[in-house]
Amino acid sequence: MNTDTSTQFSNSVRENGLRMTKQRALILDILRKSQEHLDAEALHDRAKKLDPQIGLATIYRTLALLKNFGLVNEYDLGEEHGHFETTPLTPHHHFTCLGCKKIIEFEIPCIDSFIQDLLLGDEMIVTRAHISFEGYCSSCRGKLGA
Amino acid sequence: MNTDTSTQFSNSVRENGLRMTKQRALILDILRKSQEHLDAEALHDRAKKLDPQIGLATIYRTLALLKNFGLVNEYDLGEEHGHFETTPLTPHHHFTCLGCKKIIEFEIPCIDSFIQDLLLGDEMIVTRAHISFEGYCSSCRGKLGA
DNA sequence: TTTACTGCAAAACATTTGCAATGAG
DNA sequence: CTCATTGCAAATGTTTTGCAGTAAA
Repeated sequence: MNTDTSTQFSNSVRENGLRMTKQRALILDILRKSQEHLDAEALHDRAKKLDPQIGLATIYRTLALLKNFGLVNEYDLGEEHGHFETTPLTPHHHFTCLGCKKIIEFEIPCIDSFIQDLLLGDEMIVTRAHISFEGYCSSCRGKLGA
Repeated sequence: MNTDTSTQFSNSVRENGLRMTKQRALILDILRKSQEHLDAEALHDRAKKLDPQIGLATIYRTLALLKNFGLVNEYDLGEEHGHFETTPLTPHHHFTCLGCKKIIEFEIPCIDSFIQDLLLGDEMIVTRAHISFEGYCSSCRGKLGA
């Protein structure tokens, strides 16, 4: 089990002739420890607390790298800009409440076979599914009077 | 049936104390006649052929208006910026081929009840579902050797 | 030592906004 | 006439890039 994301990253990085820097380690660490869906700016703010010199460009460059290695995923939540989280062990999708902006994660059982069935007949390969919902959570729904 | 989108739009616009301008008519007309998924820039290019003075800001403002009226939909296709199409009679979703960039539309039968089932137990209201796929179409898949 | 990586500032984009002029009703 | 709408240009907000200096390996 013990899939240490940092070690995994260090190895991947070195195998590709890249370098493990303190900035990269820091960014991955923040992402791993956070349960939230951070955007680049929020990540930068947190990173600056531990390394005041770190630049926003480094955040973006590292995020792109982590995405390529499949260690983080970027989500389009609602209409906004990109949010990131480390690749979850159990894939899930996101529901954004338009009232309180809370993000609720949920699993879609058998999503892969569902997608397979959909495209049966068409001979495409699906490498990625973007699935997210917007609406109102139970408490905001109450406030709207439903 | 004959749901003339332009007439429908004219009426909606006037009912709300807004005005029907030649720019708005032109933009909706281009969108209706196009089977593609245009972005604001592409729409602007086409509009300029018929009205060289039309500004990009007008495209954005009109697109926002049409979205509010539910006459056009905006899609996040892959990682890129917004693409638009007039609201289809039969709802569908999009598959973007990473090889040739072609967009393939397909229906998901019973999508609403599928979403209902997913959230059963959680008491949320889903007002919008973002669902799109990326991958390789049958011909690009061939080129990759699969 | 080598050269990948960083910080910074500037550039690149997509989209929005302020404002005086225009035109639909 | 009124004031919603437009075109333009400037402003915004996010992400990318060029480059000289820094630091992993």
